[in-house]
Amino acid sequence: MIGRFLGPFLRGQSLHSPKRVLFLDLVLTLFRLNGLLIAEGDAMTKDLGLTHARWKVIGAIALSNAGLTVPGIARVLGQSRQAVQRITDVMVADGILVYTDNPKHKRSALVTLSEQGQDTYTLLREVQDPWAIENTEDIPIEELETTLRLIRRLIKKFN
Amino acid sequence: MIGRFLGPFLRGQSLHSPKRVLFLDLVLTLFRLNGLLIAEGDAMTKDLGLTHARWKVIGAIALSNAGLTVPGIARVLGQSRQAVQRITDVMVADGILVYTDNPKHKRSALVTLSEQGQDTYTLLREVQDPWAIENTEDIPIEELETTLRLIRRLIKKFN
DNA sequence: TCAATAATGACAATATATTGACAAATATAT
DNA sequence: ATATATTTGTCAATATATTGTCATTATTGA
Repeated sequence: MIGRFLGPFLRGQSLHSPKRVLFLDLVLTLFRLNGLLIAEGDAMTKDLGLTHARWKVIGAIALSNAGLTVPGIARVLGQSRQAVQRITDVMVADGILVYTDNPKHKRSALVTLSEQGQDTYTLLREVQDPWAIENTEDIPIEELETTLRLIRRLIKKFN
Repeated sequence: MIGRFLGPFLRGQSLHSPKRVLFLDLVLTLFRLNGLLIAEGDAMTKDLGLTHARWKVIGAIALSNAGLTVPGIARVLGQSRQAVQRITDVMVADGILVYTDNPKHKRSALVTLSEQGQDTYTLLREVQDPWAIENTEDIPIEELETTLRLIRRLIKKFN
């Protein structure tokens, strides 16, 4: 019954395909790491007055070469644009972010760091950099590259 | 100034350590994949009346050998126990889950699938398995293993 | 053993995120 | 060019998650 249902999809692989189990395990494990990373970041930025909703936005902007719009940030973070809009509005009101003219779009502004925002980012880097270095000390660079490549590959599938 | 601050942590690595950049990039990319995976799961289970808060719990229970308590599920999912408690209470009320006696703890019950819950899990598997197989078709098993191992290693650091 | 520490259920307040809808701006295809 | 589809800002309703607190149960260490 199940076998007949799955038939067209299997292409010769069995339900007990080790890749299937590995992949589902990986997904669950990713959920867990996601939560732990958020907790790490929140602990790390507690003194900076940041929450994960905030340092995620700052991080996304900082890592982008070209400017980012609100929906652009949402795509980078895998969130709804409305959620990002909410937090960027608050951060603009708080003076951390600035909406700047977007030559490519009349309504959709580019979100950039204000001077205060850049100061905050500097402080963020001062805790984030040692954290990143510390936690990759014992991990071969090849493994980091393989992992990042795989994650990107999955993202491309789900986009 | 920054250099002096970071000094004790650097252990000979520079701020432009490729591993540092790789890692921070990986973290942001993981956030994105997390969101996309939730969207995938929600689309996949739309007809089953499940939400991501629900199928995550079902998945965590299904993948555990021994039984899981509410805080145990929360740890697996990287969430607060209160968030899991909320959704399991609802799912018990809906007849999908059952709280069963925990020989190891007087108050903290084991969360298990009811008969209806097992039926739901069967339906979940019928969409999840082909999805998992389909999305790993072109990915070498070695890369999946390397990635899972790295993710687990990071989880251990942040636990 | 038993005192100190940690884990758990329960409840409340708050923060964050999703979903749906609509009009305006943009991009695409023909 | 122009009709069609997609993207975007905005607003509202709802779902989900975190944080804090307290009493109770379990675990740990001396």
